[in-house]
Amino acid sequence: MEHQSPNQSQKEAQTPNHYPFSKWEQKWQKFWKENKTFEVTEDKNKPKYYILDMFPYPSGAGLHVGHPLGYIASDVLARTKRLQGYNVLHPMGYDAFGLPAEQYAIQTGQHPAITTKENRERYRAQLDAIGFSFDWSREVVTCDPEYYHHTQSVFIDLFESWYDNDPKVNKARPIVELVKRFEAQDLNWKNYSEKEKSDILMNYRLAYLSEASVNWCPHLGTVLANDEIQDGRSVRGGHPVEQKKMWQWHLRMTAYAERLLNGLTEIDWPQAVIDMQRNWIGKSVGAEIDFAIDGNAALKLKIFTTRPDTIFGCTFMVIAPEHTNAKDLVKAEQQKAVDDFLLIMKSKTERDRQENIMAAQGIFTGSYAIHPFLKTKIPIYMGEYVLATYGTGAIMAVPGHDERDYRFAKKHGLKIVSILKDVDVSEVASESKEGILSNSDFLNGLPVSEAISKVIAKLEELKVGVGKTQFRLRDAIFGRQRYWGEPIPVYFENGIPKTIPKDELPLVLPDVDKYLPTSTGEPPLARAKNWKYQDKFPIEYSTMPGFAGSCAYFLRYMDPKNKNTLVDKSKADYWGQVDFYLGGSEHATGHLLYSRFWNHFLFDLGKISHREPFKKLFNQGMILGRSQFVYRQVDSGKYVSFDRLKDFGGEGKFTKIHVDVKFVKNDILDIEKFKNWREEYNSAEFILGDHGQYVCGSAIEKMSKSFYNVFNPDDIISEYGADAFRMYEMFLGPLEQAKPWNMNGIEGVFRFLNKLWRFWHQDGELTTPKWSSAPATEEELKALHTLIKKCMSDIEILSINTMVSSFMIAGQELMKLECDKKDIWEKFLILLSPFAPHFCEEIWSTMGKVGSISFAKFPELNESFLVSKVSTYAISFNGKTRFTVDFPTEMAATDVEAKVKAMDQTTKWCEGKNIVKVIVVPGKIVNLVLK
RNA sequence: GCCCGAUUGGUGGAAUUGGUAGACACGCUAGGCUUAGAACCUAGUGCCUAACCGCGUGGGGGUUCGAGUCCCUCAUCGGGCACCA
Repeated sequence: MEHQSPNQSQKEAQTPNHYPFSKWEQKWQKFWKENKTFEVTEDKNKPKYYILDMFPYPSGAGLHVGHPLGYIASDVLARTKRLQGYNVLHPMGYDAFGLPAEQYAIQTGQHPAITTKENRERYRAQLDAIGFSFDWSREVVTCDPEYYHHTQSVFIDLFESWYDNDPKVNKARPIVELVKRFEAQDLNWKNYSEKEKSDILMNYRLAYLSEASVNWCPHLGTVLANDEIQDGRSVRGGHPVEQKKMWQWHLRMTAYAERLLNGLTEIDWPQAVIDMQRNWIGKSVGAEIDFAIDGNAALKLKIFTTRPDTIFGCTFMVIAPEHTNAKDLVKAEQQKAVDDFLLIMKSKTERDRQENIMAAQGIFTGSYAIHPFLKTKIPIYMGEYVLATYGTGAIMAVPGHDERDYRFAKKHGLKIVSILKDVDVSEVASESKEGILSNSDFLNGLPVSEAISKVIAKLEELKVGVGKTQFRLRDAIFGRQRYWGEPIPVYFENGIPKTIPKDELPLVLPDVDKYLPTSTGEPPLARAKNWKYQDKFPIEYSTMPGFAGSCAYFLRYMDPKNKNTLVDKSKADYWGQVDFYLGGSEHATGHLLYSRFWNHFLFDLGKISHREPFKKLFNQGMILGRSQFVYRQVDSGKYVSFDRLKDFGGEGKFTKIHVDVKFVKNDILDIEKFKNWREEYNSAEFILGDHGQYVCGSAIEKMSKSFYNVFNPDDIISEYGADAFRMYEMFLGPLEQAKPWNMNGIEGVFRFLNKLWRFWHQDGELTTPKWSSAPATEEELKALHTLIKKCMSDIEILSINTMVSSFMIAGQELMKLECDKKDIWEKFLILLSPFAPHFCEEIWSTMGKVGSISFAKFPELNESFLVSKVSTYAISFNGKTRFTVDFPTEMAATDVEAKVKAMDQTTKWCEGKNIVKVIVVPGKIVNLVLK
């Protein structure tokens, strides 16, 4: 695609055929900056509206056309809300800690702070060129000590808090209150050593240190959270991940599982994201049951099940290989077999285990459990398919009614019984929750749901089990062995972790000579010299993970300069929840869950007044790139046109090479440009296609520098202007849909803006038209009001691609009518200004208005207008439209019916048949059903 | 395997509660203006037809006076989860 039209400057020198967009853009961007047009303060006299974009990570590649998509949409909404009289908070900042800057630092020695700053400046210039209405005075940068001061402070708050599960309280409380409780209840408490006390409290703190099996990525040299891993590999970089036991900082997110789940019902989010979060939290209701062990009265095997009703179908037990009591359960005669089995398990990576689901690997331990009701002996197995990290790490296996248990039973020759009446399990397990129980002692004859509650009651009565809710959600691992992150404000005194006093924050990230881990495997921060406390105490060298900085940034925007606290309560109260949050769905279970958790916690502390941070969420779709390929024959090194590959043995005989999309137009390669691209292509030989041209292959892929399919907003803006770019991005398709970028349609919106401009300009200069004092005609009003109705109904749901169409329809209609009513055009421009702000400001100012488009409230824009005084009804006869007729819009359906029946035309069409039924759709259609 | 979401002209995509399918834009065709091109203007453009008729929203079935829209079913594509007891 060509970005430069070769004789553009020449064109402009003669009669310009497009409006001088760059001049206007510079003028108005300067105006907005100098007048601080978009800076806001709390104003009790106006309703507030908080519209937030997910802030970007400032990467070295700069912005491509996909990045601003959501920002343009939110900017349109923000500008519209201002027009409607709202006090709009629309901030922007940078999520500036992260792995790419650190990797770059490792390679080049360049301090990540420097590269990050350069990247931010580039982003800022690109964003400014698009004409956004951000309040940059509120910019938040996560790697700025002024900001991470408060991230660290919240961490300390988490450390100093515990979660009170008492149903009457059900919130986080200061840990000192728990200490008081222990002092009162446990007479031994004051005799414990300080270390013992610390260890006990560690089990309650919301930020805690514990040894846990973590996802360790050897290549990155750090642990990763579950949402940072996909298919056993790191999301960033795709390196293998293994399980490793390590001491790590965690956040006790599980304490909030129930609240995070319930909160989902009170927010307006896409169903897909709600489903993902619900699934991620993974609530299961069931029972925990203690099974006695045959010949070992001291030991109990605790299991969790969601189907306690199937207890009479339990024919064996399975424990995870890593189960805490595994050693006690393995009998001497089975020891060798179990050891062999464990050896095989250990050699397997997480990935191998996942790929091996169907194998049903396992081994008998030699021990037996006692059935709590039947008192029969049940063999205990160790099985690969039972996870140590979920529930109790042990299950009661009911092969008749669970597929996995069934598979295991078949493989190991174990008994399979059905406990549902008339259900045959000889071929396959039945997981149905419908049915009547049989073979089940006191549960016989009950439907499943009743049996569940009855058996739980019985278990509780016998004190061998309790009803229990289990969550899939895990606590978040909060330490990373990396440099470029927030330091965790902790040091160790006599082995006891202590937080750095809040008045000494921020704990500033120190400089280091290298950004790699030390030779002894300690995190890079261990290289720091003369860091705070470092000379006196061992200090925490892990930093916080990438998601830490984004957990509360939206609160900071409300009060970005506050030195004392994250956000002042009165400001948090004024701005309240984020009314509209726009961003990609890739954060569905990461950032959006972590930040909800922080928000609930800060609510518990009384620092903010809303549990849920984001009232409405919208996921914009990704803009994809269309990559182009050339095909190099493996044997000869010749480049063969895509349409002739089959003549040379098909794609398999070729190396597919990404070629810069700038060299390709309509899939035809510009051979000269390609040859000049790189030295290795200088002497390339080509075998051309049927039309004597080299045809390239193509594929829709993520837009990426390495695929050479990137379109840069700067290039597009220099050719078509920011307003056409903005409108076109919105016009491209539904905002939530992923779509490939193409330049095919941008001419359309660009032409439209130029037509509007031409309507006003004479001899190259904008002139104030001679306004007519006559009242607007019905046609003019209809064109405007149709537009108003469309804008007001679609803006709230960001159905904005069709809004662009509506502007074109209304604008062209008004031009066709040669509308000379100032009032009509003013309203038209106000409505268009969120999409094309520079253009509208300029026209507006030449219409005798001073300065920027007035953001005063235009109440008429909020009223619902009658689109027209008459509605055209289509009169249809057994489903087919026969003729149309106009009735007043307000006319009641029954009156319409009567009129239609009485019409001459109707009797003509009915041809003497009886009217059985008349269906009136107000304003649209009258359907006559005849017999 | 489970849970979501999609499927409409040559292309991107429009179509409140079921109510004239294909808005708007691109592209294409013809004409105008130009020495020529660019730009601009006018008209046409779902498919099949010379035209009328007919057929048309992934396939099949259903409900309805009426279905892109609701129900059942199948197919294809995309996203998420995945031994979670």
